[in-house]
Amino acid sequence: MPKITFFNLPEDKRENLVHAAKKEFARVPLNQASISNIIKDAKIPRGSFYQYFDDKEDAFFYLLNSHVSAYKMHFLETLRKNNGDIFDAMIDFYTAIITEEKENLQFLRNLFLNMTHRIETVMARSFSENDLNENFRKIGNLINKEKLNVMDEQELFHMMQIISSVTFHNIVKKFAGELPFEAAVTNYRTEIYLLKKGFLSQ
Amino acid sequence: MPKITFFNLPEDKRENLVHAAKKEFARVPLNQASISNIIKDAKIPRGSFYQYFDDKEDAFFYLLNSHVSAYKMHFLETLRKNNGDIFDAMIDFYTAIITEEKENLQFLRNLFLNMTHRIETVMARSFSENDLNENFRKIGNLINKEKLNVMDEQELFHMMQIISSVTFHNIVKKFAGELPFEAAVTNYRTEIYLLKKGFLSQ
DNA sequence: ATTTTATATGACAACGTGTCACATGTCAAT
DNA sequence: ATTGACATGTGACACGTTGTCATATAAAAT
Repeated sequence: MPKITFFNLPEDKRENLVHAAKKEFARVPLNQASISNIIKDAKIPRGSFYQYFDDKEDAFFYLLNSHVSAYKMHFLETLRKNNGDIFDAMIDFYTAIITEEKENLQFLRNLFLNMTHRIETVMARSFSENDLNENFRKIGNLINKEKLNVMDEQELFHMMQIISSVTFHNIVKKFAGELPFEAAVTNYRTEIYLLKKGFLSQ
Repeated sequence: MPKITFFNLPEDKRENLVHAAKKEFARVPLNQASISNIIKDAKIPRGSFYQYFDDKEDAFFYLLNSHVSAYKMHFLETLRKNNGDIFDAMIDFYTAIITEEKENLQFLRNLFLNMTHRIETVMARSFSENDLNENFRKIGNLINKEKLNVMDEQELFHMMQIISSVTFHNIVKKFAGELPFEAAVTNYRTEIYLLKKGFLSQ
C-alpha cells in the first residue's frame, strides 16, 4: 500500500505520478520496470518516490488493484446482463479483456505474460479465493445454477476454479500474440463448450 | 543455449557450475537470482560465466530444459502404465510433482510461483503446443480415446489444453503452500472428476 | 618454434536501488 | 509576527549487480 503522503498529494501531482508509473509498467513487465524511469518521467526527485511508495512493487500493486476493482464491477455487470449464465458471461468478459485500448492493452499484456502467483492472487480476488469467501458468494448468488451439473457449493467452487484457470490461460495465449482476435474467441468458445459437455461420453 | 565453451568444459568443472546455478535458482526465483552468487559459489571468475552463458536466463533455461526433458519421459511412462487413461495419468503425474525432494522442490516452487509465459512455453512443450505437432501426436496416440467425448483432433487438442491449464493451476496452488498434501490431491481429483462429467446436466 | 585459435581472468564503466542528513513548507499556538 | 513541531521535499551517496574488454594463458596447428 502506498503511504499516507501519497494520498495527501495534490490531485494533479498524484495523477501525474500515477500516469508515469502506468507508462513504465506498460512499457515493460514489473521485473524490468525501473523507478528511475518513473521519476524521470514524473519529474520528481528520487527521494520523493520513496516518500510515497515502499518500492517498485508497491506502486505496481497499487495500479493493479485499481484495474482489478474496475474489472470486478464489469464482470458482475456482465453476469447480470447474461441472466446468470456463467459461460456466456465469461465469453463476453474474455472478449472485453482482449479488446482493450492502447495503454491498458500493453499493461495487461505485460501483466498476463508475467503472471506470478502473487499477481494472480490479486487478480483472482475478483471471483475466486482460497475459501468460499464473500466475493465468491456474491458471484455464486448471481449464477444461474438450474442447468448446472453441480452437487454442492464445493463443486461450484471448483468449477469456478477451472473456468478461471482456462480463462487465464486463454488470455495469456492471446497476449502472446499467437492468435488473431477471431481465432482466439473461437478457441475460447470451444474450450467453454468442452467444459459444458464434459470429457467423457455418457 | 549455453555456448560451445560450456560443453567443452571438463565434466567436473561443468557439473560444479551447474550445481551452483541450481542452488541459486532453488534459493530464489529467476528475477531475484544473481550471477554474482553463482560465480561465488562455483568459484569461477565473472568473465568465465559469460564465456559459458549469454546471461542469467540462458543458464536458467538450460537447467529448466533438462528438468522438462526428464518430466516428459516420466509422463509418457505414466500414461503407458495407466493404459492410456489420461485422467488417471494426470493424477499420478500431479502427485509425483508435488512429492519431489528437497532441492528440486525449491526449484520447482520458485518456478511455478513465477510462471511467466516464456517459462510456460518451455514447460508445455511436454504435451501441448501451438500446433498439433509431434509431441502432441505422440501423446495423442497413447491416449485411450474410447470413452472420450471427443469429435476430432481439434477437440482433443483443446481438452489437453484445458487439462494442462487446470493442472498448472493446481500445482501453483499447492506450491503456494495453501494446502497440505492430502487436500491438494483431493482438490485436483475433484477438478478432474468435474472435467469428466461436464458442467451442464444432460 | 611459431603462429593461430580457444579459453581464462578481473578491473571497470554503467546503471539501478534505497537511505539519510539536511532543506523547505505548513500550521497551530502563543 | 514569531516560534516550534511536524510533515514533506531533495539529491548526493554507498552499495550491489551487470556485461564488457584488454590482457594473460593455454592448447592446437603448422
